[in-house]
Amino acid sequence: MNRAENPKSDPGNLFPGRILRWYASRKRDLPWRRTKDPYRVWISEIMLQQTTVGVVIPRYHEWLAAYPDLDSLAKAPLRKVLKSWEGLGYYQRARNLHRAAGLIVRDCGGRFPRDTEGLAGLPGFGSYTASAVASICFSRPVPVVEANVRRVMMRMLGIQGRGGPAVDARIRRFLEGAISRRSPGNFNQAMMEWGALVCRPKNPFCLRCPGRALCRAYARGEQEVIPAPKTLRAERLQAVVAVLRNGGRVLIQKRPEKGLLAGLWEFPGGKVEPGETLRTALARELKEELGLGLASVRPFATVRHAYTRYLVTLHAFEAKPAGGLNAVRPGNRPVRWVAVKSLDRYPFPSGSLQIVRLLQSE
DNA sequence: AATCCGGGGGA
DNA sequence: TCCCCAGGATT
Repeated sequence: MNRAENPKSDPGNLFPGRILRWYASRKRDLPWRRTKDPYRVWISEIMLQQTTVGVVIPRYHEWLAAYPDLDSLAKAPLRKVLKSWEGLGYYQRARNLHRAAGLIVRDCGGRFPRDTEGLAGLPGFGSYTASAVASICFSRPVPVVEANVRRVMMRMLGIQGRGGPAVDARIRRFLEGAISRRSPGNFNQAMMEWGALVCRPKNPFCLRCPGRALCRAYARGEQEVIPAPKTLRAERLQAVVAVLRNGGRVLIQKRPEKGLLAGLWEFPGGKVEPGETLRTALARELKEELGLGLASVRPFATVRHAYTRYLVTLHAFEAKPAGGLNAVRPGNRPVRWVAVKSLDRYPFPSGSLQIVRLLQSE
């Protein structure tokens, strides 16, 4: 084992001493760092999954205003919880928050489990979140491995490639020997802050890095190519949706409870197949979903938004069905006529939300 | 180990 | 336009 892989022989006392001191002087003042309340820390950890700090900060405050404690979250209806999550993506996170809150209230007397194993049994608590809450709130000496820590340690240890479960396990073993016993929560946050502020994905600040002297990637000039970039390209696709009006109301339908954007609401429509025009695609979707023939269409708006690996151009049309509105024959999915003003009560994916906003600004 | 699951912001 | 983000669950 080379020197950098053995935290016991760490000549400059980089782990944990220098990292903790670096953190104490350079850390950002983030709202969730002002508390050890497991409820608040938990909310922040879930929101921060695959979501940037700048996006989370306002949403964190709004969430705590709506659900100040575990009990208020557990008692809230799921639709309201999903509405509160609107725009954050990965909506399973909101469902798991709601479920876990109910479980903690019901099975744990409203107290969070205080160790990693107990926490890991709750929905939405994976290895990262369980260790984060256990270390930050309950001072358990368990390291976390997420995107920042993975990048920092792959560079420090000179591990090439994209990383994966095996690399994470190796990093975790290293950090189990390096973590501060006295302030494991601060140590974990220090590692993440190191990755966020200094050991950034692109243009890392190597010259001001506390670990430069021990960094194998820096020694080899490989800091820009570790970790290796993912090579997944976004696929473009076109979609059409119909705004069906009935007086002041419009028709929306609920997506299935599983899969993409589960349980959210949207306007009827769907993907444009190869060879179709927008109009023929809309006619086909309205026939499939609502049993409607299409009498006339008028362009309403075009918006773009990103799905997981799709970049969608969403064409909305104001549509009049053949046979009038009484001809609507819904399929399996719940359908509602909702006053434009009341669309605020329903959770929509971001693309559909843009259409909602345009309707409400008319 | 590979995929699915969103959306926003920065470069 | 492309890349990445305080991951979890499923297969």
